[in-house]
Amino acid sequence: MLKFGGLWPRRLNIALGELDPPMKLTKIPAPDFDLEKTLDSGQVFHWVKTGHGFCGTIGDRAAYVEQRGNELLVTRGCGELVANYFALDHPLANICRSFPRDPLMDAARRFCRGLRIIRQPKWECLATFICSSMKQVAHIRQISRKLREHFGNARNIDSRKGGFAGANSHEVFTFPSAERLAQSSEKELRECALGYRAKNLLATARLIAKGEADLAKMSALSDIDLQEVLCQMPGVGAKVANCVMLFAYQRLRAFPIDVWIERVLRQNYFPRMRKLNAARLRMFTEKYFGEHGGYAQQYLFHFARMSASKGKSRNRIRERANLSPHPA
DNA sequence: CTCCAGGGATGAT
DNA sequence: ATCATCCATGGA
Repeated sequence: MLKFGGLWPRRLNIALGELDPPMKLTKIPAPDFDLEKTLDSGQVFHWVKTGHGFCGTIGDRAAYVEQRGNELLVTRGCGELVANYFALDHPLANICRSFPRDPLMDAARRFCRGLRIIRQPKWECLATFICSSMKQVAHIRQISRKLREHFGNARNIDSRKGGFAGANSHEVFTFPSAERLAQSSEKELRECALGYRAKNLLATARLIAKGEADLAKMSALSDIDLQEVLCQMPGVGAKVANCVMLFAYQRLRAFPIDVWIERVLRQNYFPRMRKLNAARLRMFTEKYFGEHGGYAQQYLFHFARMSASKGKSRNRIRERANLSPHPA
């Protein structure tokens, strides 16, 4: 709409975010950070790729975030919120240095450079991971989207982009509160493709809504006690509890063990050792990966998942045949 | 310890 | 088009 008689340099247009009209964006420093990797590493499931960035919510706020080298362009007024959410204050170089030195960790560390553990809102994280049980990432995204659309609040992000006709103004939805979900029914929740998880999510939402569990107060608990309290909630077992501890309570030692992690650990640290139960594996991870075990786990998880999905069918079948631990 | 329900996307055929 | 595979929790 502004005319500069063709004197507006091309570079300036790019610097303004290639937006038409320009979206009001704030620039914040983000060294040692990879936005796309972080959002695609199985921590959060609601960010939507939009143009060169992503649209999503952080708690009650909606935001657009785009990476430009060592900086982020974010919705105006959301700088601090975004910096805190993406944990830009974590001393990533120190954290990576604290990982054990071995061929697997070295490869994962190289592959995941810039990946950070997000600081998630507690209820949103707990609820999402209750829904994640027995689901793959693509499916968890669907569930998250449906829950938000049915029970959350709409927010608009003005993200009209030049040359990006399909993506004009973007609507996103906040994650519904425990109180809101507590008022719903199992049937309504099942309509969001939750299956048998509906019952667990509803029961846990009611615990929170009635004040029988206080997620904020639980911050004061030790790792052991926090895990125990979380595991008392319906639908929360060791794996989900560790995800919540890591992603919502910043317990950077918490080491969620799912099938991907278990597979990669067994292959690399316990090749053809048939007698290794969950308890022994747990003892190993706590000792071996140390104070930032959760970060190490996230790097291993992302590395394993990406390497597996990149291989074409042939390779995967061969891999699986080689690894197959079935003792028949 | 073992076995198994549960459900929808995804990939193989 | 069908068929197999992926997966965490909780209860038998």
